[in-house]
This record gives sequence, C-alpha cells and structure tokens, in this order.
Amino acid sequence: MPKLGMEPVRRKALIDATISEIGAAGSLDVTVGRIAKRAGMSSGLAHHYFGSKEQIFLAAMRHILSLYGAEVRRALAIANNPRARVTAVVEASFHRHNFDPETVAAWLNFYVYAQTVPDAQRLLRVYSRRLHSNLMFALRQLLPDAEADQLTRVVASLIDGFYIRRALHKKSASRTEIIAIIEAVVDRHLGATP
Amino acid sequence: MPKLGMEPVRRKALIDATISEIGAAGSLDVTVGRIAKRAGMSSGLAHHYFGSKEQIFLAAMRHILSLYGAEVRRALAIANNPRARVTAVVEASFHRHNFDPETVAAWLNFYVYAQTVPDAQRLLRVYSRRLHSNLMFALRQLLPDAEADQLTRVVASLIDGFYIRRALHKKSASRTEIIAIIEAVVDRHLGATP
DNA sequence: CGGGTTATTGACTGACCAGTCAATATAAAT
DNA sequence: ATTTATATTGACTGGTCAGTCAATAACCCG
Repeated sequence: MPKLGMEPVRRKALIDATISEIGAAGSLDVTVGRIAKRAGMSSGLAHHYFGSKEQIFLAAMRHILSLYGAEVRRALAIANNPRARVTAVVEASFHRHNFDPETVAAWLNFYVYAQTVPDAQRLLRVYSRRLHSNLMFALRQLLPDAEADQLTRVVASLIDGFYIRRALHKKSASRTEIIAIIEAVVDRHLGATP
Repeated sequence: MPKLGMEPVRRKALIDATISEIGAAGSLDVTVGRIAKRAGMSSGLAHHYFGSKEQIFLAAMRHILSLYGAEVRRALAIANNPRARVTAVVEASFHRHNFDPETVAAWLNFYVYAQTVPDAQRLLRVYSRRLHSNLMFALRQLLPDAEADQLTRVVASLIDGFYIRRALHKKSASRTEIIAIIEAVVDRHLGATP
C-alpha cells in the first residue's frame, strides 16, 4: 500500500524513534532493528531511507541541533539589548525541550560520538561556534574584548557543565535554578567591570 | 612459565591498556581481545582475571578516579587556608595527568557509561560528592551558606564544562588558561561579597 | 618426585547485528 | 493495461565478539 510521499514521514518517525531509543538505552548501543520497530517499520526500510546506521545518528543529531538553533534564534529575536541577548542564549540552552531526559541523554552521547565520527564532530563544532559567537557578540558590547572573551568561555562552559551534571544526577539543580546561577555569574562580572 | 604473583601485574597492564584503547578509539567500542593484545596477553587471560568486560571497565574507572582523588588529597594537604583549598581542588582537577588526551576521552566515556551501568554511576557519584563537599567546606568559611552553595555549583560545573569542551575541540583553552579563568570567577565572587 | 596450585593459551560457541536482496504490492503515468 | 517508480517486508549473510573450556606448562611443597 504505498501511499506516495512516505519518505519524509518515515524519516521523521525514525529520527524520533532514534532519540527515544538512545534515551531509553542511555547509550548509542541501539540496534537499527529496535529503532525501526519503535518507528513502526521493518529494519530494511530504515536502511532504505538512511543507507546506514551512521546516517541515522547524524540525522538525529542534526534534528536536535536544529531545534536548539531555532530556539536560540527565536530568543535572540526578542532580546533588544546586549545583556538580554546573553540571557536569551542561556535560556534557550536550558529550554524545557533540551531538558527532557531523552534529549539530555542524546546530547551527551552525541558529544562522545563526535570523538569518533568526523561528520558528527563537524556538526557539533558548527553549533558550538555559533553559540560562542552569539555570546561574544553580545558581551563585546558590554566589556573590553579580553574580558568579553573570558566571560564567553565561562558561560559556554557553565552551559555544558550543568548539562553533563544533569545527565549524571537526575536530582541536580532545576532548570530555573541553573539559569539563575548562570545569570548571577554574568551580572557579577558585569557589575565588577562597568 | 607461571611466575607466581602475576595477578597484580596483569591487572595493572589490562587497566592501562583499557584506558589507552578507549583513548585511541574515542569510545567504549573496544573489544576485550584488543585490550588483552595491547596488554600483551590472550583474551582468555583478561577474562580469567576480571571475569567480564564490565569489570574491566569498572576497574579502569576506579583507577582514573583514584588517581584523581589522590591528586586532590595531595593538593589539599599543602593548602593552608580555605581560599587555597579551592585552588587546590581546581588545580588537581586540571592536573597534567587528567589532561592527557586518553584520560580526557576515558572520563568522557565513563560519564556516558554511568548512564547505563549502576556500579559506574555509583562510583562517579562518590567522587562527584567528594568534590562537591571539598569545595563546599572551603567556601563556607569564606561566604554565607547560600552563596557558598551557589559558588560550589558554579565551580563544579566549570570543571566539568571545560573538560567536555576540551574533549570536543583539542584546540581549546590550555590547562593554565582554564585554571586562571576559574580562579578569576572565584575571586570575583569573593571580592563582591567580602 | 608427584599432586596441588597458578598461569596461560587459543580454539570454540552462541548470540547478535548491520547491511543486502529478492520478492511483493500498489499507486501513478502513458 | 502495461510500464514505471515508490514502498515495504523479512529472510539471509558475513562478520564480530564476549565468555567458556580443555589443555598445557611451570612453579611450590612435602
């Protein structure tokens, strides 16, 4: 029963299923068979659309990264001054969506995956650089370059650091607590060098 | 040619080989066969001494964690005031040894492994809590409790955050730069609330 | 020396899995 | 209605790997 135009539907289902499976397994030790099953199709079809397991993982990564990118852009569009732009980036980074257990698990695993697979590393770098330059652009309007540079690294590391800690202890600080702590660090830095 | 007392020698060789293999592969996708070969023995012998691959990984984790723990204790023993104790923890966390590419790769992978294997999670939590309480103990002597608590989280997250970024871009900030940045954050906080 | 213990190997097994393929079904196009 | 293109399946293959085991070797003690 081939209703035409199934491809996008199947791809989306597979990407969602991949993220769910990674979340459930807590690792990338997930078989194409299981992913396909969760997406409601045979393993053969998954290969038909993606060609390989690696391509499935990369598509899932792209999906997560692009959701994140969209959220950052959305938040930046609303912010109307440099300080607000920093807040926008931080809040987007800890948006509810990125905070779902399965999303956190996927991020963490993709970080590791990027060590092995060059395409994955490239993807992650693009987003990492974009984050870095968004922060830098805003902070350079508030601080001397050297200080802006330093605070940019601090904020970027805090984002990653709170993320990884979240993955380890589910029972760590809440989304809003984390945001408040990072904001306080920024304010303290800005207040000290006006 | 069974020279007696081989067990500790073999175990050590296997643990070192495991960390090297993880570093080389950038993932836990490492076979017992390859580990054993690097350690100069048959795969059978690796199983003879450790029983399972999981036990090999856990032993490697324990080794890395205990090196880290020893380094923290060493540094704390020298520090003779609370502020110096914070520095001691930060410097121990970025000691050259922990900074070897293969060690960074192992840490990162063990973080992910802890999502899957309860024993690994337990190990990591013990060390994470020890780190947390070392920082907290020192900072409570310098700040009101609520602020000490907050700064503790910040420093802990910065440590993890800079670590994970290091794993992603080999070309990120250097060991000494990272330490200086974290120290600056601490000083800024202490300076603002004297 | 001979029985007990430790060391060590490599072959073997059972399971699992990524990716392929031939077969089938069905819609649209000519 | 025949062709053509898309959709879909599940069986199959080749390879890999964790863990087991029987066999062998060498030391130690009595």
